[in-house]
Amino acid sequence: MVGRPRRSVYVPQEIEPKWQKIWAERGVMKANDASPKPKFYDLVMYPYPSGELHMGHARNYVMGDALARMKRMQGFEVLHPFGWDAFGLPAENAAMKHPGLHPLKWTLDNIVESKRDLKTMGILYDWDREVNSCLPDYYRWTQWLFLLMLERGLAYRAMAPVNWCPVDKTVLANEQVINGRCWRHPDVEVEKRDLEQWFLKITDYADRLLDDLATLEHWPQKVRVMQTNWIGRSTGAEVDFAVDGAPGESIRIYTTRPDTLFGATFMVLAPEHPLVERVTTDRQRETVRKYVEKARKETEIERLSTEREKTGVATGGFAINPVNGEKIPIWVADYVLMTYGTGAIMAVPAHDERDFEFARMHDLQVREVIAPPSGPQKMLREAYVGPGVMVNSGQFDGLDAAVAFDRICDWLEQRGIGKRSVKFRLRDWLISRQRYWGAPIPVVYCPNHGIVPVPVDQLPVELPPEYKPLSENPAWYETTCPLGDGPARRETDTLDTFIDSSWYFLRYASPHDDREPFDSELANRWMAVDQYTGGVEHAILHLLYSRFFTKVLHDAGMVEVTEPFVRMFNQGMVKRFGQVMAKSAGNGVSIAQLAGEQGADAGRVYEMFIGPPEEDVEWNESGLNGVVKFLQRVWRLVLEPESIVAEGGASATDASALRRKVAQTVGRVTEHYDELRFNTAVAFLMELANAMQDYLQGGGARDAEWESSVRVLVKLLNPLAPHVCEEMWERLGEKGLLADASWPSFDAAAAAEPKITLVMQVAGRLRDRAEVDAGLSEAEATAVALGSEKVRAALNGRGPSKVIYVRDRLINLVP
RNA sequence: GUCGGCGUGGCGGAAUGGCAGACGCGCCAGCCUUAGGAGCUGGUGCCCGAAAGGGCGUGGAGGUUCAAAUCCUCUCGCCGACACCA
Repeated sequence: MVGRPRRSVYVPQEIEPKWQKIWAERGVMKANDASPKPKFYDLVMYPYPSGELHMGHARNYVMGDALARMKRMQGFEVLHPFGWDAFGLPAENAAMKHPGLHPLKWTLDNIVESKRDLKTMGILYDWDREVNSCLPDYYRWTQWLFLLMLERGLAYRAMAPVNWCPVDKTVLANEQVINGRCWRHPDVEVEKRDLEQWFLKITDYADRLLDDLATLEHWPQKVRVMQTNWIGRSTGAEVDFAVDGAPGESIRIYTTRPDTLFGATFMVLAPEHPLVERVTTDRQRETVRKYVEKARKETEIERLSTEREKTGVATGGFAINPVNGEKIPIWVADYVLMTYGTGAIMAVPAHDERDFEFARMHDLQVREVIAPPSGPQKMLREAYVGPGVMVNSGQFDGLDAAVAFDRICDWLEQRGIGKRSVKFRLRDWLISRQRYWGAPIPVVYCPNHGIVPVPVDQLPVELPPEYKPLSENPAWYETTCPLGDGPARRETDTLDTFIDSSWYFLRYASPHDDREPFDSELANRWMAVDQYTGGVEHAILHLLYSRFFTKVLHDAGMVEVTEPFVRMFNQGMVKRFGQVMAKSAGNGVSIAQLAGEQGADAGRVYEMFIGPPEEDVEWNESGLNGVVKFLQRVWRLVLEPESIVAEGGASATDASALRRKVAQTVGRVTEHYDELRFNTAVAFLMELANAMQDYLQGGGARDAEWESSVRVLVKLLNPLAPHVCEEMWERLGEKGLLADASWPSFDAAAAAEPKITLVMQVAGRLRDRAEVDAGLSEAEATAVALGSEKVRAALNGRGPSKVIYVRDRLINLVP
């Protein structure tokens, strides 16, 4: 095919800055609070401002942008905001490394760079709504929300053994400790320290946080399972065991298996349990004291290792099993945790793996009380935890264990020695951090009035300008009590940065409100977030905390929704040379360089085409070149169709076939964009471009229908490659921005195929195919199949005894 | 250890009960030529065959079904989460 001289060439470096400027000038992604259109809140997780961005960062932003652009074209009023999770340690680390560099300057400089790169990628946000969690006009309201928690009895101060990261020199929430190590330093073990700290009572909301997970049907199953396990609700009973020889003294235990009460052959207290001292006999005192001391010294890692053999010592004391009056020995062992349940257990070695192991090791009695369906066992080789029938259990013998569970609970409750109980693995959220670069906790300590909240009209409690620990800055922390004139001391701890991010999605509704954290009416207009996109690393921390905050704010009457995020999506990471793209790994593809070479549009389309959105993907240069070629081909089809000359040959020129292909592509691409399945959406667009090229090469006319097809192609590609599409739109002579054009509507009738390929099978094996009219009846299809020589040969004279016909797909003849 | 996900050509992947390998990369052959990292045409899972055609094929083994990459059971491998929570 001879190409005519090309009048125009696709030069992304020229058109991309041009359109970025125009979109900004015309405020394309500005959300109108008063719009009558249906709203669509499209949110990506606001990031820590790390400076220059690379294509590893870009993936979820492109997804969010593509969805926002399509939703706008579909007639939604789209809220697509952005902001910065700007408090945190990297800024302090940078400041420590470069004396004189203030965390604020470092942060603001990084924001400038990140923002520039986002714009280079053609990603549009309503920048008028930008939030920055480290600025006083934002953290003022973070502090206000802390005071709300305090007022509602959800914030409290307590002495507790807390997780201390020796590198960051601050405490950590339970959620920030992974395998006994700091979430930011996988090789640094967390230490236990006893400190007085602020907590939020997230456990008050444990039931609702768990129950409402069931309503989040558009969340990844994986995240829901992780949150369910993290909350960890269990149902059982608390039972009091009297201490032998100590009238009035009793040990309260928690068990999820009250049905095994008759099988309790010993008890175990956590080393920190307050009754350890009192039940220990003089003979055992020294042994127990040494054991408890050793347990205290051990790190979390050592204590929590399941590999380790179970250690423990006898106290010499005995307890009375309330169901049968038996005397059972009391042990101390560190496999029982003081922080869960009551810090004490009844041990039922026959039906609990851990108790079984411990009993084996210390030669303790094992008594079977649940017989498996196969009948009572002679010798237990391992704990039996399955269902069964009660044995050795007095009046409960013969009952199904599941029934006995309830009977025994009733029995305990009637006698006042026990009660049903629900426990959670979830602990309260420790929010104090011993850092500078965070929102100061807005309370003062007054010798006369104790803990005094800073009055809301005195917020924000601003950070002092000097970068040094708040606890070493008396000029800052020395203040006067708001309730009197006496001297008082400010709290010098700051709030966990996860507090900042637990409400930012509400701030976007009214980001400049200076009377309250957010305007309830506007928040109700925009909430809930219709699509929330971000990394799976926040599956527990950020998402659980945000759900908690939303419920508290709902209870306070500030917002209607009880769940913040309707649909959640976790995008996969971008790798290169086998490693996740990261500044530290030095394998990032620079956005500036990409835009200067292949163009931002090519980068956007490629990153969507590269693989399934939820999977990790490997960046690959030749794949990127394939996308560049695709964009050039579209350019030529749209703007230079006369350069594609008919060759005759095999290609079909059927205009109705092209019409159907266009209609089908509208349907498929729209659906796949909606489901964020961008990789397949790109494939469909490529198919359409191929079909359009075949049409021209086959001598198809460039008539009105062709012109309309071209415009559909440009519209469908626009969310992914907005610059080049906008340019083509203009060169096609269209008025107005493509960004504001309407999305093509799906015409099912136009997409319907009049002819289909009927697949003919004999006994489930493919034997022949035929082009037939769509909508054949079973009888007609059977006739077609029996008319096939190949089918008849396969049947070999055995008439079909059974016919399975799937309309417009296949017919299967079974001999 | 428990729970969850994944396993498909040379490569990225598509198909969620109905033609396995869409789309792209790569590769092979050819065309054109302004000689390019350009464009165009055709081919490209494996095996037998000159071809027509046939057989095999979605980590492995079994099962359900007229029909299985897809559902079920077992198993191997990789990845992720949780990990003494009574």
